[in-house]
Amino acid sequence: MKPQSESPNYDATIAGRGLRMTDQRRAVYDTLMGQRDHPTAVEVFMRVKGRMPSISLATVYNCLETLVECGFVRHVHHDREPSRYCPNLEEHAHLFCESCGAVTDVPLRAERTLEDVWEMPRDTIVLKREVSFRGFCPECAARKQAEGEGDTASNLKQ
Amino acid sequence: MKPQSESPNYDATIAGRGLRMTDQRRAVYDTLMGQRDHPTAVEVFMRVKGRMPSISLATVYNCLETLVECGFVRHVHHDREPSRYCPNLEEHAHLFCESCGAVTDVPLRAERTLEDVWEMPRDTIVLKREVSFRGFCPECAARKQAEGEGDTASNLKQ
DNA sequence: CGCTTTATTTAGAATAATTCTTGATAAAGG
DNA sequence: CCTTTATCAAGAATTATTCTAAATAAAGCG
Repeated sequence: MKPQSESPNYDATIAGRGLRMTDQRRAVYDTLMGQRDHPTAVEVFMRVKGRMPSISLATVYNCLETLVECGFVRHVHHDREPSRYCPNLEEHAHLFCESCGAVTDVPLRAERTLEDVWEMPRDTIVLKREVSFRGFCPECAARKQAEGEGDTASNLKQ
Repeated sequence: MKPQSESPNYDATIAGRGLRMTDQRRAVYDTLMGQRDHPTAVEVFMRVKGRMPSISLATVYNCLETLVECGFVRHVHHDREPSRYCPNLEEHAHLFCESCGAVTDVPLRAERTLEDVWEMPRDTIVLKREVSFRGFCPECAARKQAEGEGDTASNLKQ
């Protein structure tokens, strides 16, 4: 019943760096894959403790750092809130809901690049991009709409 | 010689919130306008101390927060590095140079919106956007190019 | 198989940016 | 003036994260 690791070829990748896919790293990775809701390090810690009670928070931080360096998960930031972690490796942005706190993946449109919209100064070299939105997720936006029935729509965007 | 405040109509805006454009707030704002290089709070503190030696770091933090809330300056983030502050109110992204640490404004192309590139789930409400790039600013990219003469171009993007 | 090396884990201490607290100061409004 | 409310300043507190050091474990090798 308990599924084995969902990291098929990752052992080879990590070994290529002289590192090992330890039980702790696998547990952290599987935890991220099992509930892909962009948890913080502390949330990962609490979840992974369920299957590995002896793991420490420092180890969770270490494992997350290693997984990020190996490119297996993304480190996600919003303002100066605690970091979150995301195993979706497709290029995408994040929407942080002000109401429920959920983080939603926002896909890049097919065939589009950021350079279509942002005028990068010539000669610039871009290595990493991070796009984040703050607002209301579809569920909360709909709920607010319902609650505000009778009011003008304008106060939603206020 | 010493220029007066560069915040013409801001006194009215801030007063509308029951707040006051105090000497400290004006000094912090003028400091940001005087050297628009995205300083951290501590950098603002050191600069503003030149003209107002008695100001405290806590006050600089308070002033920056107020200026951000009033919409006079933008709070800029990158990963979990210390916050930076930007008085450019046009919609723009930021490029953080890995080599020299400079932060460069990247303008939005005319007539473009983020929705051209990101497929926002329907019903989403977006209140705030933040786009940040990490890489090399034009100067550092050029310098690296010169240094790496003879090598293939590929190691630049590596 | 033992031995050595190197990576990893862990607990707790340390760090650093930011926020909070409290008392003093000062401007505003009647 | 006098009261109210906003602001400032100094330092304490908070908090996410990183660092340290000792213990553990896996890998490589003779």
